[in-house]
Amino acid sequence: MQPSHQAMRQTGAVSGIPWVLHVDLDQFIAAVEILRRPELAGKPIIVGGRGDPTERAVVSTASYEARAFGVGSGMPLRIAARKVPDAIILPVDQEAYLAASDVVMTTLRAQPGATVQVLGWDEAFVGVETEDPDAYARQIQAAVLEQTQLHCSVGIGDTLVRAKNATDFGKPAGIFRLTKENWLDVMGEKPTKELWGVGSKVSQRLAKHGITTVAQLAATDPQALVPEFGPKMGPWYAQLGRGEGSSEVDDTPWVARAHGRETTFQQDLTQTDQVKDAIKELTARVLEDVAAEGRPVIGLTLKVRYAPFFTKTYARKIPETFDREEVLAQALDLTGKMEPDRPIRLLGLRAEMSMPEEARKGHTPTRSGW
DNA sequence: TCTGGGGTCCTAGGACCC
DNA sequence: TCTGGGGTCCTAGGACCC
Repeated sequence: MQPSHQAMRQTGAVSGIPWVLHVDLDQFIAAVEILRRPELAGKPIIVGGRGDPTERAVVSTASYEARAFGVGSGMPLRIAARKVPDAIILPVDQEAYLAASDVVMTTLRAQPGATVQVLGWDEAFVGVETEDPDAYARQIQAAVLEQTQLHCSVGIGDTLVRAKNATDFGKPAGIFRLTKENWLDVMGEKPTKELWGVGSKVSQRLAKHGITTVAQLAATDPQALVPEFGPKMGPWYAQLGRGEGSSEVDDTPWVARAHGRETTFQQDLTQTDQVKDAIKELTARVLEDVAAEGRPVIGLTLKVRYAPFFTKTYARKIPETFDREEVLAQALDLTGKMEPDRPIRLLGLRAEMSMPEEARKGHTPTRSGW
């Protein structure tokens, strides 16, 4: 159990107060592109897909100038291009972003007393014991800027969720603090969807019960949400409304549970042979990633998006195997469950890997550890 | 307006066992 | 003949995150 911050403050502990900082790079992908091409600074930049707005693809990141036109992550590239006629549209270059990300994370780990939990390319939690978290945050911003020329915002909190939510109020390039003391003042009137882990579906289901704001969720009896959301998620949403939960930043190395590959076809597939070829291709790519892990495959999931937008998954446990031909045979066999004579827009294949017992406690980048 | 690609975790329901 | 109660495993589907 982590120590209670509140208790430490009340007992007058003056040093070593644990804080959670959430570091988030500003318009990360667009910023990396601008570093390579400084003449793009100040222009509306949209990064997505192969940089061709006539293709099926979505926006990875838009610069602040493009966001002013209403463009955001996840938006179809075609729509984004229509909204911003003068946009500079660039292809996604994962390697460049990963390289920049590595420098950022190395910089964070080099901070004195820092425990770093990576959440994605462009964000991380930093746990630290300090009397002046604002000064520590400014130090992080200066170090990241010096090492990468990239700006970041920092949220400071007494729990992971409060730190995470605080960051938004600091953007861009600022610092904001959310604790038990000001959580409801700042967040209380916001819609529940603003919470990390509450999306549009859950916020709609909460609204059915008359819960639309964070304050209303915070005031809800956790048990009252069990019939709607189940024994685990129900109480957890109530806790989220109060901003409570874990304060522990966990730097245990992450161990992947599975690897998957997906492809969206520019033209829908209609022939069985096309499907079989696509499965072979996907299996080969998935197995490349799995081979790097050195663990056997124990399950397969085939994801099929039938045109226009109807998704089904077909899953199967398989006897532990390292054998590529065996995995391919199992994957092809799964296609037998697919619906015949429907055009296919997307195929995905995911291979689940066995978990070494000692790695099982390795944290996951998103949901666990709260 | 039309929806990528990489992940994780939770829940419901059925099968099966004692 | 009709059927408890607890448990585990598997599959399908849903939701969320970056």
